[in-house]
Amino acid sequence: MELSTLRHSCAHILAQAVKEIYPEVKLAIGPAIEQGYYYDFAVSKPFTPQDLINIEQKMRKIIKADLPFSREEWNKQKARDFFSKAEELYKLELIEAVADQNVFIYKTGNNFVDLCKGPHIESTGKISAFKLLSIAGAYWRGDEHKPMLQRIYGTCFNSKQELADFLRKRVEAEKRDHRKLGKELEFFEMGGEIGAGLVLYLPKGALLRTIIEDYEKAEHLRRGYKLVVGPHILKSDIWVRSGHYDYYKENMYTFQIDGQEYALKPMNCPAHMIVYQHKIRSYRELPLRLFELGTVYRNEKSGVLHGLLRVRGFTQDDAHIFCTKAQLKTEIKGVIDFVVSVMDVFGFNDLQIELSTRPEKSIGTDEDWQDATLALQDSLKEKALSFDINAGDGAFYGPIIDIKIKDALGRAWQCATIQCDFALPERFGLTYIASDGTQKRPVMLHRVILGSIERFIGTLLEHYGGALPLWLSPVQVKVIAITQTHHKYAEEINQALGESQIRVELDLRNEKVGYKIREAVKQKIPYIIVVGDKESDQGTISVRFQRGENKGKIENDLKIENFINNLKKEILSRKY
RNA sequence: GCUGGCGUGGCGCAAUGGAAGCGCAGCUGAUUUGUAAUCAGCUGGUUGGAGGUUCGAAUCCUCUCGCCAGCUCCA
Repeated sequence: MELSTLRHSCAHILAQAVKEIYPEVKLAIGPAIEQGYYYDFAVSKPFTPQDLINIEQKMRKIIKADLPFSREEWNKQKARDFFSKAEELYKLELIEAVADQNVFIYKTGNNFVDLCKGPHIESTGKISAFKLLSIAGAYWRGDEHKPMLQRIYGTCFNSKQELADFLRKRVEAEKRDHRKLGKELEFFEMGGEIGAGLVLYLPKGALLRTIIEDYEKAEHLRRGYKLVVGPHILKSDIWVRSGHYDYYKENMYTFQIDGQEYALKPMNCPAHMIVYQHKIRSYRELPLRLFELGTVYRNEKSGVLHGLLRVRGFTQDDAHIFCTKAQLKTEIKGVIDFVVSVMDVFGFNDLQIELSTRPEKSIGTDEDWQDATLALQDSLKEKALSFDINAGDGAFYGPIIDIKIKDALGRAWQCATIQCDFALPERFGLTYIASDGTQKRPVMLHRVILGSIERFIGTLLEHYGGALPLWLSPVQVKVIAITQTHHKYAEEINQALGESQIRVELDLRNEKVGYKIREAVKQKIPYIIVVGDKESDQGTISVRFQRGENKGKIENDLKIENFINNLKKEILSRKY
């Protein structure tokens, strides 16, 4: 059975159950979605979790009754009459939105009638495994100016087993929640006293961030990027010039200094424009690739904030590439290669790519938009990468390639974007001297690889469930001494590791070994060394592995020098 | 921003109008321990903040800050 059909039918059963319990409720829409289905209702009093249980019971009865789904074609007038008598104003609005003269109606048994294209399953009895999941508000037709309805989310599957797997995966995802891990592993603190959408990195989180940033700086330098650093606040004049003041002001934090307006930067591009303008540029300098770990602040609506994944202050691994039109495609392909390579290093090899085209609110000429869109599209095609097109979803200054990564649980996360921009070089009057001595306008690419370091760290934590690869682990090795008599030897081991640049922690507390191991495991430390009589006598170590295939394995009689060499190899390989 | 739900020691939770409690963590002592929790004792909270109702407020009301599930919007 096609899942979407099954789910759509289940949504009808949900609506029928709600109508039977609460006849005064008005129906809106109820489609199948990726994870299940929902139905929107207009109600005077919002649903409660207890209501959900009652509705589920009623749904079970409807399913048990095995009512047939039947389809009828009505002319619009008949449908209008029927739904206006039933005072279903949302259905009336939907009827008017149908282009045809006739509309389709689905009946469940003899009672429940809904406007619907279908298809549906034969009868309600075909549903074997369903569950209602949650209640939330949702605007009618997704428009924030329209009334807010109450949405009930649910899911169903062809078998009880599949439903159980789905629910198990949800529990697993909850365990991997980066907000929970961030707290448990002492990586970061956010919101609360600090302020909504703002992150405070604790020592371990700050170390992880530093490792990522150092890696990125090195990779950018290696690929011919030049590092620049700009201030966090800039005069509003520059935002007026860039166009952000007109198109992005509601997201900007502005304030006065000495009677002049300044803004916390929401983007890094204008500063990079100034870097370009610093001197007369020659075609020999192009492509000029400017990179900055640029911290930006955006006034996001309070309701959209979500852990590290959506914040108000974040750092982008941002670069602006200035080049000639002829160089554009090569540069785009270079960035695509860069993204693929970096994502692979961090353990993400399933990419989902989208190309977003010109939105309604935009600057730049038709020709520029077409050239830019084609350059992005052709680059993807030449790299043999498949992608979807999001019509009208581009930035106001140009079309965009968005690259999402899929994590261990198959969830997609937005990270890299490549954005073509013919508009900003125009606004800032950027030029270069061409080989024939004439002044020409460069083209510009905005691009990020990880996107925001914050979001990427959140994604990493969820992908690995907090058990990061060795090279990224803030603490790589924990050394545990069994009793006081082994302290001296444990200290020697600790020192040897430290001198080899291994991030190591020593646990000499007066606790049982099991207790200390448990703590180290909970902290997701990759390697745990235990030393007691045997080790100190033989000059060896005992190592417990906490990563990959060897997870939980214990190796005895290892020489510390060999262990350190293996660690170094593993760190250099950046493998999991 | 909108709809709904929440906010109690560092963390996880209990107390629904009548004495703020439990577990973990922390501290002290005992124990000297071999791969996921040794035992005992002790400390720690103006219940997110401000105002109000009440003889009495963690609990009820108003405002505010923050968090969560979504909607809308995005790196």
